Amino acid sequence: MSSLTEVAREAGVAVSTASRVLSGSEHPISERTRARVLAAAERLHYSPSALARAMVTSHSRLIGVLVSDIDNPYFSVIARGVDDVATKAGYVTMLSNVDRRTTTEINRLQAMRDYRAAGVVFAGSGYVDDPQHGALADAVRRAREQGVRAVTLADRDLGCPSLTVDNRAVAQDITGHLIARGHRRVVFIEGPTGMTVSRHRREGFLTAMRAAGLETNAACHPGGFDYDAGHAAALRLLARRPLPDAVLAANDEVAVGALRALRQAGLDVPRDISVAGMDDLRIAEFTGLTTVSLPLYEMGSLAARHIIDATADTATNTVLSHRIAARDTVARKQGC
Amino acid sequence: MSSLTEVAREAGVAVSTASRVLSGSEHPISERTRARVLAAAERLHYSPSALARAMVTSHSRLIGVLVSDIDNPYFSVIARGVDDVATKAGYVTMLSNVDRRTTTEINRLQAMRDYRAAGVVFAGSGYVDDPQHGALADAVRRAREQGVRAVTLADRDLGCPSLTVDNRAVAQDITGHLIARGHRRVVFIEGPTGMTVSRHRREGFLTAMRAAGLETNAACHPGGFDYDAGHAAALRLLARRPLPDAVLAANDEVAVGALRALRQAGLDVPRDISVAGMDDLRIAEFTGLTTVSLPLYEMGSLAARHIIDATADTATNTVLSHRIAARDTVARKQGC
DNA sequence: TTGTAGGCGTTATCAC
DNA sequence: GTGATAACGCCTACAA
Repeated sequence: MSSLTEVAREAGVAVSTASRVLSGSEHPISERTRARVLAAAERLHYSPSALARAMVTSHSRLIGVLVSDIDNPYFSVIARGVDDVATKAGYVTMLSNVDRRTTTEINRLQAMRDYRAAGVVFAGSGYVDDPQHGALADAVRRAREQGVRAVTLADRDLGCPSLTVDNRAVAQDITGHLIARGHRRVVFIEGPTGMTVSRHRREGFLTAMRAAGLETNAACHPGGFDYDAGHAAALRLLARRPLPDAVLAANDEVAVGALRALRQAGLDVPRDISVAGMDDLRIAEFTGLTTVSLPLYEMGSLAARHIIDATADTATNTVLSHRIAARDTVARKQGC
Repeated sequence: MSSLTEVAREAGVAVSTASRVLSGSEHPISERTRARVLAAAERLHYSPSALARAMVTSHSRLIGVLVSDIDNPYFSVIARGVDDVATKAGYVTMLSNVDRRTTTEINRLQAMRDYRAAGVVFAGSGYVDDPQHGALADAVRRAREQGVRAVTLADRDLGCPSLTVDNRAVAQDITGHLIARGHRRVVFIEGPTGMTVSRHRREGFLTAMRAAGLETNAACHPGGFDYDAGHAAALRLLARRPLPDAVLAANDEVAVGALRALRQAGLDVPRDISVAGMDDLRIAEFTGLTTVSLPLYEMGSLAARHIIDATADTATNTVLSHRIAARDTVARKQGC
């Protein structure tokens, strides 16, 4: 309620003076006036309007993050990474769920641009041949022209810096891990159709299989990114003989769904069959799932840092490294 | 970059006219002028400054949510609930993690107040005898005096409306569920010491036990709210004989930790021992955990709705209902 | 139906 | 050291 003007009046000084002490300016101020202003502000429960401040300085200290669904642990770690550095730097995080819809993504980006966000982090993956991709890229370009920095955490060609992992390599490495442990009939439960990340992980899987001279016919099975998809896919797998040696799932949640279906069917994982995932979310730890650890928290925090430390905003593409997290769901076959 | 002024100039009209068409005002405007303004705005990639708009209308359309940790599924569902109604109403969600620190909570509330948030949702629980409680309550009072609506989703006496579940009843009901199924030696793995919610759940557990005339000496065991706490507590339980009939954990994650420790020790859950949790997060579904379902999403969405539909802001305390989610980790003993 | 002008709460630029 | 004052971008009487 109370503005700088009132604080100034209460302290018996000019607004400019009050502003100087309250905004922590370098300008020299006598100790006496400073104390007086501080006291007045305290007395009036003064809360500086970040809105007004943002307008005049053209620095909103707002940072946006666009996630598919914050209730998905993959994204909540990223959001946590963003918010930690944002808060430390005196920024506030704006969050929006876009449910993997590009048009929603455009709308929310627009909303954040209206608030003059210092930058926006695109956490989600894109789609192959997305008809809306051009519109999004345009929106990003315009936002950037206006001073909104953008960072994407997935391979999606938005014309802005990216901070990603190499999902092909991720899948290839974990597949190699399986193969190195003697598994030959390895099947892959794919991610949602059309998503770039699904495509990449599938390619990585196939590359590793072929490199090992393994059969890939009928090795890929439709799935999704959630528990039910993994459960259902495993059930379908169970209906056919021979059973594969190992199941690689498109992500951890799918792997856990498959794991449960397999175990409910009376199989011993990993003795009878091995299971692996990708992402390394907490659920993987809980279940002892062998998976690939991704630097999700770092992706979030680095993205925020890029936005805040307004260094060169050239469209650099940084690829972060991953590592296998070997746990209990993958067996080592005899002689391997 | 381009302001209303420029759009007006480009369209050859006055700013007020441009404002009227662009802000969707009721004011009558000729179709011709409207089209012209719209075209100009489009051409200039105009993005209305939500900051300026907020200043003059004193409606920021910003809604804040304070969570302990967004990477904790309990809070991410709540945040999802808040954001869904916020977005639908044309608001933007601000998020802050406070790591259960009251002073941080005060700081973040302050930050949101600086941005003139329409309201702030306090998602986390408080502490018993928290020395900072008074300071927080004061901060909330001042924020409210300034027009920031506040809603708490836990029992914490902040002088603002609350939207809670009855955690005593939650624990009492699930304990009753265990007892009704013939379990007599039931132990409770407590939540973090000092948290109000831990205290309430413990009380509910004890009430149910005593009501059934069951022994409660040494029935409560220190724990926490995470997987490791549950795992460790179960290990300690395992070291003593006789083993309890059932283990009730302070929340789902603890239950899952205990579940795993028990199974790793070779016990069959629920044949040898039963396990139950509280919250009903997705992990409970995945593991088939018997637990208590809480309306977390609703708490978030209702809180947001309360803030947005600026109806009477009286400090009403609404208690939402919970229900037992019986799944696979609780056995029914002979004759029950 | 359109235009003019005042003000929202700050910071920044100049004087004093 | 301190104080006027002009922006920032927008909405909203009020006037025409």
